[in-house]
Amino acid sequence: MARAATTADAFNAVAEPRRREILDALAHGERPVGELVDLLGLAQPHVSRHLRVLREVGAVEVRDEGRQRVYRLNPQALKPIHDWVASYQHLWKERFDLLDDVLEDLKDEHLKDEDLKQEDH
Amino acid sequence: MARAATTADAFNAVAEPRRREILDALAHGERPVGELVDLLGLAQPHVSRHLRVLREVGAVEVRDEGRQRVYRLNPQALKPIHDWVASYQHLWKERFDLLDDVLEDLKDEHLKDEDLKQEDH
DNA sequence: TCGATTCATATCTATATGGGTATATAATTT
DNA sequence: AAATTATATACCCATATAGATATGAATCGA
Repeated sequence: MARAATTADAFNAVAEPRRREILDALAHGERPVGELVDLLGLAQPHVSRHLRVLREVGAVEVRDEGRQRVYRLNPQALKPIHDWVASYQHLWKERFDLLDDVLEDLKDEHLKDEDLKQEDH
Repeated sequence: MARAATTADAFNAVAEPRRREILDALAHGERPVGELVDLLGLAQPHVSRHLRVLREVGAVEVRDEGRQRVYRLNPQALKPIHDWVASYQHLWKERFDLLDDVLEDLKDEHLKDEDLKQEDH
């Protein structure tokens, strides 16, 4: 048997760095394919294929807008990855560092929310 | 170009479900190959190959003990994955749920630590 | 209506995979 | 030393990839 399909689940889809770049780009807001092509510096067919993989695992969704296809992130699809790796987090953190980091995370979340409030789209 | 090697980074190594099972098994303590073979129900050569991939990305380490090779987890190798998905966490969580989950996580960590204290190896 | 723009799909190629099986290597026991 | 145990590696195979390129489909502007 060969390797599992990239569309098998989010783990496989996200193993490709280019697809993580796409998700990172969409984290700041939805974008049409052309913008992603410019951002990644990849050929348009490649971006479309990566988007297809991400769509099949539910990591992105599309919307037709004229002749453009506007992609947006669906972050829930990444939750299984987070849940799995989070169970290891305590193993690389000391007990007391953990509390510190949690508090720092909370602060970060707070700052991110502030950013979002100031964002235009 | 073909898909990136499974040994390219932790993302690719961990995309294979069997290798996640191995890591999950090692999370409870180090184990010789034979035990992993029994646990996974895979042929021994396959387990050895999966372990090789995990070793090449630094996710596990080995120790010789007589004619056995005892593998142990190196959780730090998973940190890049955690760091990446964690930046998306706030996108699928509501503000107030977040605090709840963090507190629950802390409780879970506490329970896990209790378990570890009672473990023999 | 025709050309231009935006995106998706089809086809080709080289490559690495995971499973199966056989064998090599190393340590232990008899 | 020979047999046994524990693990790693070598080889074969079918498959799916990512990139390259060409083309198809849909929408818009003139």
